[in-house]
Amino acid sequence: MPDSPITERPETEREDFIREIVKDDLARGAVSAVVTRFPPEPNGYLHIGHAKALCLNFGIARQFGGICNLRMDDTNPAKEDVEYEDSILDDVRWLVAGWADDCLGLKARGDVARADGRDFHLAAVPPASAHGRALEPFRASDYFDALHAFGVRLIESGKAFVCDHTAEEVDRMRGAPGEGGQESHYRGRSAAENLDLFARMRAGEFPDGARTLRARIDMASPNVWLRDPVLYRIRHASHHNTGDRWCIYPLYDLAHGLSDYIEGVTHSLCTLEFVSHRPLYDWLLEALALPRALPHKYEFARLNLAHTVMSKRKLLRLVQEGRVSGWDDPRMPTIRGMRRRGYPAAALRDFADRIGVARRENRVELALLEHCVREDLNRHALRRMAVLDPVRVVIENYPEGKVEEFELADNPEDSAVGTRRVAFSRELWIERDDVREVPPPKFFRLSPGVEVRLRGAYWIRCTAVRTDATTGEITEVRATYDPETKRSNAPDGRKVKATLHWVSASHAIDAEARLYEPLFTAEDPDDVPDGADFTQGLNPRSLELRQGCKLERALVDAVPGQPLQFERVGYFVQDGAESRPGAPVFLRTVTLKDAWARVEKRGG
RNA sequence: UGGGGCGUGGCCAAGCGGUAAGGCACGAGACUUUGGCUCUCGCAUUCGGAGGUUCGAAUCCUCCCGCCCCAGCCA
Repeated sequence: MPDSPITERPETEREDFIREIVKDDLARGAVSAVVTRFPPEPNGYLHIGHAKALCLNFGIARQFGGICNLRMDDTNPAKEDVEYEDSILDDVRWLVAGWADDCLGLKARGDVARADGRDFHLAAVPPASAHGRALEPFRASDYFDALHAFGVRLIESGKAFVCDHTAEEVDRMRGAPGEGGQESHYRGRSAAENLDLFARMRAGEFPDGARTLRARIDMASPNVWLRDPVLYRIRHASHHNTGDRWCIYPLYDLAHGLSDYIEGVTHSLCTLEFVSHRPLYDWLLEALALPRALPHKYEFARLNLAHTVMSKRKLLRLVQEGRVSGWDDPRMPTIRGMRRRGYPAAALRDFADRIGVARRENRVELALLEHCVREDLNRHALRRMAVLDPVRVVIENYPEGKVEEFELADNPEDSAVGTRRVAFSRELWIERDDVREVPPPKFFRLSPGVEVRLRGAYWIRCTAVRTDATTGEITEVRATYDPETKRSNAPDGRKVKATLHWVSASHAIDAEARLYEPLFTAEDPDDVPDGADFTQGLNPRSLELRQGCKLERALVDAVPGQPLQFERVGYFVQDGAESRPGAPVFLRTVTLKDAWARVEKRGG
């Protein structure tokens, strides 16, 4: 269509500065196949901030036909645990399922970095060529032999030395930003002496903290990470993967860059707080004069989400102090919490895509996340009727004992999904919120004299509202129905301004609903007055329990995890963890947008 | 006061010297058997500030201001 007046712009892939770099590296042949990695430390559960990093790394692998290795960054035996490894792998699989399964880089169970002459290498096993072998995540601890060999090599070339200073001395001698550091008294040791000492460190001759292996770089560097950083420390501790094989463990800077190298990572993406480590990352790689192509590190801004905290330390505190029920509490920003609450993986990916990737500090509004969740759920959730705060309505002219069944669509967005049958009778439950004895302006719902539609059934007109004499609370609504309006409009052309959801009283099932609000009242829970604790910003109303909710019969067949929309109320999931036979529990994933609530708010 | 990073609408975010994309939020309207969904329209004469270069600057230069990160044998 060259003569078309409008030139259709080709669908452009999302662009960010990192993808620009990758694209450029590919174009000029600097790399032939992209390898990224997602390297959580197994000392906590994944959260939405990890999801951003995961989507970036897997998204790039996917977009450029590469692979993204899942790697446990487990170099600190004191803090890590297998319990966390399992949950991380599970969450990663969940996030990637149906999207980037083929890009998930795992290794054959038991494999460690392979020595190849002086080089060490370990590549992902493509799922297709696993040949029935079990696969597992990469682990920095599987490179301990390689890392140790690299340490030895640094000593041999005079680029590392064993230091006997205590932790306090090292701290003091490092100097403050602005003033240079002081060289270790042991900096001048011969390679032979260093080798001997390092071997004895490894052999367990010295207690924890007695000596360290340090890089010999520059104590006068304005970048404190170049002031002879510690590479290895002594820790007589059992590691969840390597057991008691080691009593010296590498530190992040040594382990991370070399793990990247071992796995053949091309683009190593991490968050901004590590930019000052990049010179060290590059220094270590270059100091080793390695035979293969070196990885390159790039940094992006971590995600901050309004009304929640993201640091593992703080999330752990919420769990330990019982402020939430656990890591999978539906109010938690953890992947497990969000999964339990019914957030679809696709929505999380969409969210990650929409927030973008940049180097600017950011704090994303909850509204965007919720928008992504609603957009996905609107297409996939089964429609059901549920009355959360029931009030009885008696249809005076509907025969006692009569029951009709109406067939309602499971999802009006997608007629292929199917239908279900809903019983209708003389006494129904409707939402307390949908009735007012004295209607405020713009209130279209039920009040004396007003006619409304009952979804998928008849029109009813309110004849009276009975209230409790003392509290004034509505106890019962009386109404009449018009048989002519069965599943249709009124033949005489009357209009109705509202449609209400309802549940037949004699057919309803009882359930508990849990309604959630943000965990923290403040947008930035860390922004508390001097010295105060972030927990003081906790939202006392973050969880609301509703017992005695009335649900339509079809919900007895609800499957935990299946997305539901309680019409006019919100999206819900049945909770697999706490539902009991005959006593189901439903969690509110997210509310529906509510135009009336906005009108009400503005008016009052 | 050392080094590094960053400042584009309420929140994200494009923009890479040619005259401010897009999304969310918000507002107005249409449609509607969910006050949902969908659709339409509106929403930065201006890019932290001040100078300068240029025919032309958010983009280049200079100075200034503000915010964030770094002194773990954590990651």
